[in-house]
Amino acid sequence: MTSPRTAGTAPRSALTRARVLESAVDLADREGLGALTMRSLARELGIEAMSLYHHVANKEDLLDGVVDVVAVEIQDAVARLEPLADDAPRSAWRTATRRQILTARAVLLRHRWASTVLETRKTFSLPVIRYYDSLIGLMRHGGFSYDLVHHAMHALGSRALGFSQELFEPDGATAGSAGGGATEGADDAATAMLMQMAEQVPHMVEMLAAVSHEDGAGSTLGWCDDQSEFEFGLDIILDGLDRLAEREQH
Amino acid sequence: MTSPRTAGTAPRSALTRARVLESAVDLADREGLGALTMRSLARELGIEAMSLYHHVANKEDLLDGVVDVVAVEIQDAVARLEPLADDAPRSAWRTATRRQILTARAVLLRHRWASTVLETRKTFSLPVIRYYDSLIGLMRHGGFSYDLVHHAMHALGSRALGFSQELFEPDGATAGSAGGGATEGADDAATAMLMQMAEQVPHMVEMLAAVSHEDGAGSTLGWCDDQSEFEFGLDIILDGLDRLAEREQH
DNA sequence: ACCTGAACACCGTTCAAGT
DNA sequence: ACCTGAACACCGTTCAAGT
Repeated sequence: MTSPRTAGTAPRSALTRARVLESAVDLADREGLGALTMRSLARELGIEAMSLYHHVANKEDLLDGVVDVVAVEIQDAVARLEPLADDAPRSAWRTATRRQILTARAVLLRHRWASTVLETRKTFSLPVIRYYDSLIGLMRHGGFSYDLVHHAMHALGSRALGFSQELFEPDGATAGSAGGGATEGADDAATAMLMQMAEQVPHMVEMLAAVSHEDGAGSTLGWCDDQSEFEFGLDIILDGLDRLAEREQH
Repeated sequence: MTSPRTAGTAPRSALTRARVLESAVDLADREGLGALTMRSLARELGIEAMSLYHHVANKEDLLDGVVDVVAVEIQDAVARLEPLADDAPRSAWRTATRRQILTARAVLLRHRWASTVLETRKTFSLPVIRYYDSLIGLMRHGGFSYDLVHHAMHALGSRALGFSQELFEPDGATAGSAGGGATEGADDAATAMLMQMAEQVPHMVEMLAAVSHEDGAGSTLGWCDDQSEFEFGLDIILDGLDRLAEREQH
């Protein structure tokens, strides 16, 4: 004689903070960060918007929590890596660090909105700090002084977490799809603009010609933040740091 | 018998796109990016919000324009630098590049909101492209192949424009100041948190202790994106690039 | 205790109307 | 042509009320 909902033992869907955050991550994965509003998240969960405030303090807190979910995912992936043996040579810090960062990157590539949210957090998050802590540990293995570690973190910046700050990445779809068609045909306006101002920015035009020549088909105009470019920048920094660590050893 | 307003020759304040953008930059400088809304900007100019739409297509266009204003300011500052002589040695590219980037940084430090807006632009802007073009020119002087230039731009990322992606920068005031005082005393909660979890993140705690020990008074907990840290990261990358360019020369 | 509906103070933007 | 006021479709959030 219980209601159909409570027929089983579990109340079927006791709303918890964890469930709210999980659902928020899903929503952002599917429809982008712009689609993650208190109202749309509530609709997703089949409840009223105001009910969310029982599990998160406000939207800022929701975003904090959602970053934590991703950070935990990163930490889980990193924990699955083979740990650096205590008797490994000093130089092993470099490959281990490289691997950890690329592991974090792989997770962030599954949640493309996450880096944006990560940037705007102004408070420390335990899962993120633990990620950094393991990075610091690897550098200590590499013989880094704490001072050099500190500089290294600044030098890496967001690269420490697996993403780089790309100006002008070509992504496309962002906001709502409705709206009028007033400014249509602006797609390759950039290309046309570049051509017409060849004499204003000669080096840029030649570089783009040379680069797109070289790697043929897949190359779009503009900056292409693919894996190899990320690794190129990462390796330059790791090499530089390794040299400095070596110098610290006398 | 003209109205008092049109007594002189000039109509006193014909609203133009330039004036709108200028005022938007001022507003963002004074009160932050969050305070830059169509409505507040209109109030600033003493007009109605809807009148703005005669000079900018929409808010996105306003932000595009506001970035252009800053980019032009950067280009002006860069143009005032002593140009690289044609017969300067190959290695001169490095100091010239360094100087240009630090010049751009100085401008961005006067408009701290600008980097955030810059990141979110998805369309090329002529003033920004011209800035990049001059950077490319310097690298070409350094003997870079266009391919290496392309990699270099990726490696520099936002550093090319003078800012670095700092996770967790300590800034403070962001949103509105009113509101209730529910969660007071959360200021140094981060410090307390770090202390209590010393065994969870041992390297982090030790690093912070070592670093704050060293530079005494001015150091706040966390990451301190000051000028020297920026230059540290920049120099590592420039050194790495120079080595690669040297190698390309055989 | 958890959830709700109505309401408030904001957004960006459309539209028909003024001069 | 330029500017306006009212209105629309959204936000995040407060508050008093339901169970």
